[in-house]
Amino acid sequence: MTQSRTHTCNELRLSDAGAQVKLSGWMENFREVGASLGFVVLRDFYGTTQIVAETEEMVKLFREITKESTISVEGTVRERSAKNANLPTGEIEIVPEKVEVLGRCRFRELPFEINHSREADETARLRYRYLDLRNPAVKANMVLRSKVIAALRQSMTDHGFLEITTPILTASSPEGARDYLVPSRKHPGKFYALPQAPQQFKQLLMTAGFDRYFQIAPCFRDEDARGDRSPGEFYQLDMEMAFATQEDVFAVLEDVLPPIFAEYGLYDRASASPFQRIPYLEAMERFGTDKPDLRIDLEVTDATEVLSGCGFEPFAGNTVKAVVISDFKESRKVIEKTLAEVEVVAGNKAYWFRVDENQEIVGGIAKFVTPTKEKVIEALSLKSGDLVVLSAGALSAVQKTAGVIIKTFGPVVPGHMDKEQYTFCWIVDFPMYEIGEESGELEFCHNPFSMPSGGMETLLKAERGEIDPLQIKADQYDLVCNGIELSSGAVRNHDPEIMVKAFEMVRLGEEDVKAKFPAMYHAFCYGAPPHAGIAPGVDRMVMLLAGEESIREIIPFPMNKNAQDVMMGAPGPVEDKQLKELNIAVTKTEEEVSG
RNA sequence: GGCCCAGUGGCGAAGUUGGUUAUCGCGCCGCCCUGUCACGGCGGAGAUCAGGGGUUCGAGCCCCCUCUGGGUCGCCA
Repeated sequence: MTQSRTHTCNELRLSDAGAQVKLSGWMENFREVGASLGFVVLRDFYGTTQIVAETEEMVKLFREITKESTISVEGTVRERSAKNANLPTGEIEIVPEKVEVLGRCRFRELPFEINHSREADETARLRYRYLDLRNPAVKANMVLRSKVIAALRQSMTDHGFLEITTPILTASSPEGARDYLVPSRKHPGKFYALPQAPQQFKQLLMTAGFDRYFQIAPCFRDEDARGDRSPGEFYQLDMEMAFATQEDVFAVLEDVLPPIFAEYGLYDRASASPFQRIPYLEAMERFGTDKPDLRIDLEVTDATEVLSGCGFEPFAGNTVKAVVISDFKESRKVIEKTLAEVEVVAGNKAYWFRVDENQEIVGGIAKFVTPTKEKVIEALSLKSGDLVVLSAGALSAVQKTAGVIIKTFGPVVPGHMDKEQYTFCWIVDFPMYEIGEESGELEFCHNPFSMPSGGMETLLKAERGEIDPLQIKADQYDLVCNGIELSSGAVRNHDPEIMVKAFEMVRLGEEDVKAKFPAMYHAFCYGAPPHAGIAPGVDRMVMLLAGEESIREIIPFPMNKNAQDVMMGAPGPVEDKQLKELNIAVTKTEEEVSG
């Protein structure tokens, strides 16, 4: 037989019994049952098939082959005398006639066991990622990722969007994250930058007359990693629409995402269109965060009036927020443990008391609350069985802590979280400006590309002192799913005059706009359409769908937390010759100098 | 950069108030086993207990420093 295989390892069934076949794959295991009986598990991308060795010679032959070598087996399909209902191919086995080793595994012991690689040391997994990926459970996430990306691409195309690629080598952008820079050989002292996002290109495409653009876009940001944030590079489903409003963008994603989440996700329920729209300030007030997990039914109640003067020292003169958790039946130990978690994550103390079956305030800070019991019960609408968790301090810190309380207690207390679903919401009406923490002056809150709500009129009112600049909203929105921020988007500011005015609010002007965004500013002077867009993170979506806690589980070749590829050795040293060509001074490390 | 957690044969873990030869499972090697499928049985090899310093009669365990990894805050228009 000259073919390398006639079937995959997940293909043969009882009906194939008697057929002459050739299979190729990795020798996963050899179970030796006697001097002349043994069973090989042959694995390929598709599944596994059992090979039976029933002569002394055959047993000896397989015994010599190291596990994880690739082999091909020619033989006859036969019905098993002992079937395995757990395997799709469990009714048959192959009686081999010819066995060939295709790629010998040179090691008797592997860095980890393939089928248990997820339990192994992560550095070892990343260093031997090609072995880690042999694990069907690891591989499954890559298959999922591929399917989700294909589905997104198909759906966007079906919605009339055109996929257009934009440059990877481009100019450094002055705002936002740290850029990855690439030196230029032909222009000494000058640098390309890898795009943090195709933001400006997609807006230029709108100006050029493309109506609906999208791209599975690689984005590069030199910022520190998180569990849900890969260092260095990630992918966005980047999209932009001409002559579009906020609602037009919402309508597209409300149509594209839920079916894909329901089909490919861990849970088969996903929010239907329209998603809840929650103004930013309301989200902060009700959920203590701008990325609420709507699967949790807990909300924040203000308790400043009834509790700031209760005599409990940390409350004195501070804002106090309460999260009331009804039907709380867990032990005090659970409260203390969960509270400790809250304090670690929020970096802020949290306090508690509960209402017992006799409507008495007990536990935690009860003795400070009891004197004004009736007032507190009324203000917080308390009833028997309620646990009240509190935070105190300055407004923003208190809100944040309350948000962490909701997120931490929600999954722990039975009955307050309907976990198995995807809940989407839009956070809208973000403030356009804020007072910078360092500067103490007015600054852009998010990005300067967004259209101020109400356009020029609003900015002029602020300029005339008729409204507080901090009250100005931007036509900007976040898409949140299960407490994870999937994306920011906005109706863009396509008007050069409004752009300049928006910059003047933060003490900048036309020259700054031109300097920072020369192409966009000039392009908009040639007739730009109003446009809006968004860019949901592909990696985060796949993470949600796979139910993974770490973003590295859904990236084929991830870097570690320190932005290193331990398999390829990146970043790595380069030849002096390369540096000279790039007009970069050759410097020696201390080690090289002293050594 | 701050804070928290972890590092013990190839892999995953245990290791008591500090006390003799560091324990268990997987894997590896050898022998046995004719229907296994997490095969089983018997035996064996394999460890500078991350590194350095200190306390002590004695350190895997206590203290200090360093390194590595993970989480988190900062950061991420």
